[in-house]
Order: sequence, then C-alpha cells, then structure tokens
Amino acid sequence: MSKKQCSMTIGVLAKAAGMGVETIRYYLRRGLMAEPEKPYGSIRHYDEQALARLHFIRTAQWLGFSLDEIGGLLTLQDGTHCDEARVLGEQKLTSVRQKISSLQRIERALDGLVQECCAQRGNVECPLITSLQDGLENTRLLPD
Amino acid sequence: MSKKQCSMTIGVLAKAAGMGVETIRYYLRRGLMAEPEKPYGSIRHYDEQALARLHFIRTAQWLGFSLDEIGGLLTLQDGTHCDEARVLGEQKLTSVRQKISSLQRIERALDGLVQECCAQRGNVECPLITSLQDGLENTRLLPD
DNA sequence: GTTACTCCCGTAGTCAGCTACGGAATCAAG
DNA sequence: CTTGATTCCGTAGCTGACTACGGGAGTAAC
Repeated sequence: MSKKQCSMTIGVLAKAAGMGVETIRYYLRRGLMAEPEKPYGSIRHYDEQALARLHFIRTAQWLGFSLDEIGGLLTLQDGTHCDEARVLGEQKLTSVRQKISSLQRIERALDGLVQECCAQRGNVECPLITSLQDGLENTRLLPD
Repeated sequence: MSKKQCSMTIGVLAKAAGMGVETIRYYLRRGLMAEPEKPYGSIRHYDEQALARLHFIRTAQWLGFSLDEIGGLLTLQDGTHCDEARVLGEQKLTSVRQKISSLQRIERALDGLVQECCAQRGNVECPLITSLQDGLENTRLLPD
C-alpha cells in the first residue's frame, strides 16, 4: 500500500491528501510542516512522512483542535510527553461535551417550536416567530 | 415590567440588550433593524420593539441561524408564513442533529484516546499522538 | 524547441460577525 | 456657556483557515 521511497511534488501530495496545494503551502508557512529538502533545483519533494503529517492535521482538526493547538500537539510528537498530550485531549473532550449539551438544549428548543408550528397550522400567529420575539422564555431553554 | 412609551438612545438600548453599540449599528447597516425615526436633531431613538428585535436576533443566533437566515425569518414576521417558518426550523433542526451526532463521534474518539493515554502511562509511545498520526483507523470513527 | 503544465514566492482577498477609530455634531448637567 | 459624555458616519481592522492571483522559473512530453 505505502511505497517506501515515495517522492512527491506538492501537487501530487495535495491529491494524495485530498486537499489543495495552497492549503499545504499555508501549513508550511504556519510552521506545521517542516520545509522539505529540494533535491533538484528549487522544487520541493515530499515523502510519506509529510503525508502522515497532513493526516495528523486533518484528524486533529476533525477532533476540534485549532491549527495553533495542533502545532502544540506536534511538539509532543516524540512520544515522551504522553501526560501533556492527555491533558490537551481531556480539555478538548470537556469542550466537546459542553458543545454537545448546548446543542442538545438547542435541539429541544427548536423541536418544541417546530411541533407547535405543526399543531397550530392555520393559525394567524406563528408560534415559532412569536417565541423568538418573546425570547423563548416559556421554553426554559434560554441561552447561557 | 415593560414601559409603553420607552424611548432610548443607542447606548441605553445596547445596555438593555446586553450588547455593544457598534453591534446594533452593524445590524442597522445589515438591514436587520428598521431605521428608527430621529425625533430630535439627528439622534436616533429606539423603543421596546427595537429591543424585542434584538432579543429575536440573539435567540435565533443561539439556535444556530446566521444573520442572513435571521433576515429571512424576519420577513415572515407578520405571522402569515407559519409554514415557511416551520420549514426553516425543521432544516435547522436537521443540521443541529447532524452536528450533535458528529460531535458525539468525536467525543467517543477523544474519550478512547484519553483512556488509552491513562492506561499506558509510562510507555514511551503516546497512543493519542500515534493515533493521530495513523489517522484514527483503529477507532472506526473516522471523519466524514 | 515549443508548448503546456506545474512549481515558486509574496501578497491580497474571502467569509461572518463583529470591533475599533477618528473627527464632527449634539445633548445634558452644572 | 462650558465641559464631558454620547451619538453620528464612514471606513478599516480583527479572527481563523483558507483561497486566489500574478509573474517568473522549472520540467515533461512531443
């Protein structure tokens, strides 16, 4: 599956990682990727490690880490900072759980509004709109 | 609770709504609030309706509507477009539910990684970091 | 050797939703 | 009538993560 002596230009790497060339160049500028050597002329060549790094970034992004935080994670990469990595993971987990419960409250509120709309069909007053105007007081699901 | 003949300057309104003056001026520019009359000189005066509008905006924002979408909701405000409002609510509800389930997958993935970190304490390899490098394949919770 | 593609680099633009700045006008209090 | 706060308006800046553009250089295929 993975070739050992794999040397890619930025365009090939971008295709392999499923992202744009400019994105990779942006990560280089941000310092998220090491500048690779330029074996021939002035054109950079990337290897499997570079591709792995892009996977790392994309996965961490999906987990909710910002590019700055990902930069932090990458400094822990030698494997000797497991505790620090765990702490970052726990913090992110906490914030993810907060987002979930917040969204669940939103879900309940929206669901209630839509139900009311369905029930009151034909009425002059739209309960969804009037609830927004009245600030959702009766739902007891107010914003934080 | 609510005074009938309430006339506020933008600063008072901002304080009442708990937001900044510049934010309200921004909403005016975006067309989310009607330009109020300027009874004396060139200074705008706002009433209870303006405050209600700000509540509307903030609540709808909390529910996940963008300012553009809120502009759309506001055109339905006369109460005769209950069906359209319900459709918008249902769409938003769907996207909120998608976000929730996506975040729940993230939660499971992160939780797994943190657990592994705790278990493997003292190990040279940090399982959180290596999982990110390997793309989370073993967790079967990959990004969409 | 010519054409067509890709690469390099730096800079600037995009999106949403604000937030800040500067200078003039106006208002309320003393 | 002065002082100081507030308002007006237009414009510009901010954040995060890209995305695009322009012009020059290198590279690959025919």
